[in-house]
Amino acid sequence: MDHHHGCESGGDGAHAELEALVAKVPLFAGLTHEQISEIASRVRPRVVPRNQQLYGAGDINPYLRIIHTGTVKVYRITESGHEQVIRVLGSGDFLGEKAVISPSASDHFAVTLDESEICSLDHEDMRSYLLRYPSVAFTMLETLSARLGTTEEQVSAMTGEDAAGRVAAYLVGLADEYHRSSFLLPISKKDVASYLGLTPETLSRRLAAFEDNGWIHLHGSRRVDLLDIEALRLV
Amino acid sequence: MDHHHGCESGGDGAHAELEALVAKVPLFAGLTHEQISEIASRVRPRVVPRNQQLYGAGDINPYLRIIHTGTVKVYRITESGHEQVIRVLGSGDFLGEKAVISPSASDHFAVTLDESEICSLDHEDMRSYLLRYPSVAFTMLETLSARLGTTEEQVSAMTGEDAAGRVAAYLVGLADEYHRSSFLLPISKKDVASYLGLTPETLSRRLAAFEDNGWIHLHGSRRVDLLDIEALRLV
DNA sequence: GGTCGGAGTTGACCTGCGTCAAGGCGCACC
DNA sequence: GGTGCGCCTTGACGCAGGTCAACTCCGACC
Repeated sequence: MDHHHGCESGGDGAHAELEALVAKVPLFAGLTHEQISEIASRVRPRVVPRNQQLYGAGDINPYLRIIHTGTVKVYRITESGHEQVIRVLGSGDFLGEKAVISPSASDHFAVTLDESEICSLDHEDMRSYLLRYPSVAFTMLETLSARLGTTEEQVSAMTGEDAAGRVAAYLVGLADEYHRSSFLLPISKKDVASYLGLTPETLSRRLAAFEDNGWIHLHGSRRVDLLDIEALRLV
Repeated sequence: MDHHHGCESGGDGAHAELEALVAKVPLFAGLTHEQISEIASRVRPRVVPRNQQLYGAGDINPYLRIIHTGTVKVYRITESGHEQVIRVLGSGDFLGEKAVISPSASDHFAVTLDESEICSLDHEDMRSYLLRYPSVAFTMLETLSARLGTTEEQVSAMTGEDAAGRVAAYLVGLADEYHRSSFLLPISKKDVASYLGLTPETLSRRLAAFEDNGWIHLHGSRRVDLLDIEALRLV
C-alpha cells in the first residue's frame, strides 16, 4: 500500500494533490480553481502524530489549521485544574480561527487524538482570503454560528438536565450524526465525561444503569449499541 | 426635553438621523458614507417597549436586529422547563444573526428588559452587505468569535467552579467591565442566577455570605459595592 | 400614593453527584 | 506477544446545592 499522503511536500505532483485537498475543504467550497491554487501554494501541510499538542494556553498560535484526516480535541483547564473538553474536530474542520480574527494568546489547548493530516495557513494569508473572498468569510460565519449554537446547548444542558439526561442526549446525538444505532465513541469515556460536565465515575454509573435497563449495550470500551432509542429520548 | 428618537420614521431629517445612528453601529464601522446611507435607507427603526418579546423558539425570525439603546435578554428553555439566560445585549450589539447566516426556526427567546430603540434589517439585505462589504463580515466574525469564547468560559465555569466561585467571578467581571467597584446589576438577580446556572436561592445565599465576610455591600436590589475585590478573586 | 404580584430572602430538608479509594483490564507501545 | 500505565469500573461516603415552603419587600402600574 503506497502511503503517498497529499499533505507532504514535494514537486508539482504534490502541488496538484494539495490543490485537490484544499478543494475538498468546506471553508473553501465555492472558490474558483485559480483561487484554490493560490491558497494551495501558501498552505503548509503536515502529518501530525497522535497525542501531539498543536497549541496550548498562553501560546500565540500563528496558524489557522485545517484537518484533512484525524481527530483533534480542544479543551481548557480552569484555574482549579479541572479539564473541560470544549469540542472535538474531525475531517474538514478548522481550528485556530480565534487568533486569525483577533490575535491574542490562546486560552485553551488543542491535541490530536489520532495521527492526523493537518494543513496550516498563516494568519496574514487567511485574513486576506477572508477580506477578498466573501464566500470564505460567509462559510466561516456559518461554522462559528453553528459552534455557538452547540456550545449554548452545552450550557443549558449543564444546568437544565441531570447526568442521565445529558448522557442519553449525547448518545442519541451520536446515533443521529452517524445514522446508525451502533457506533464507536469518538473520544474516550473520560473525555466524554468531561465534555458532558461529569466525572468519569458518574458517566460509568449512568451507562451501567442504561445497560441494566436494556436500553444500550456496551462492547469493549468504545462500542455502544443503542437498543431502545425512544427510552433514551425520554431521559 | 425633546424626545426626538432617531429611530422613528419621517422625512429627510429622520433619514439623516438614521444615518448617524447606523454610523455608530460597530458592525458597520469602516464603511463609507455612501454605504452607510444605503444601509440606513433599508433599515426599519422602532422603539420597543419594555418586556416585549422580539422572537421566540419556533419563530422564523426574519430580521437582524441592532440595539441602539436599551437591553435585550436572550435565553432558552430546556425540555424540562428550565430557563437558561444565554447572554444579555446592550447598545451597539446585534442579535438574530443566526437566522441570517443559516435560516431556520429559532431555538431561543429574546425579550427587551428596558424600552429599547432597535433597528431591523431584512435577511436578504444583510446577506448582501456581508458578501459585498468584507469589513462587515469580518466584524461579525470578531463578534461571534468573542461570543463563542464567552460561552465556552460559561461552560467551563459551570463544572469547574462552585457556586461561590461563579458568583465572585461574575461580580469581578462586572467591575472590570464598568471600571468601578460599585455598580448596578444589569439584570435581575433571578436572571443572574440563571446565567450562572444557579437557583435564585443559592445566589441569594452566596451574596449574603459575601456580605457577612465584608467583601461586598448590597444596596436595594440592584446595587452592589465590591469592598474586597482581591478576596473575591481568590473565590 | 396605594396596592398587588413577582422578586428576593431565609430556613429545613434531602438527594444526586463529586470525592476518595481500591481493583481489574484493555490498549498502546515496546 | 508481553507488560505496564492509564482508563475504566465499583463501592462507600459526604456535602453542595436543589427543592419546597413561608414570609418580606420592592417596585411597576393604576
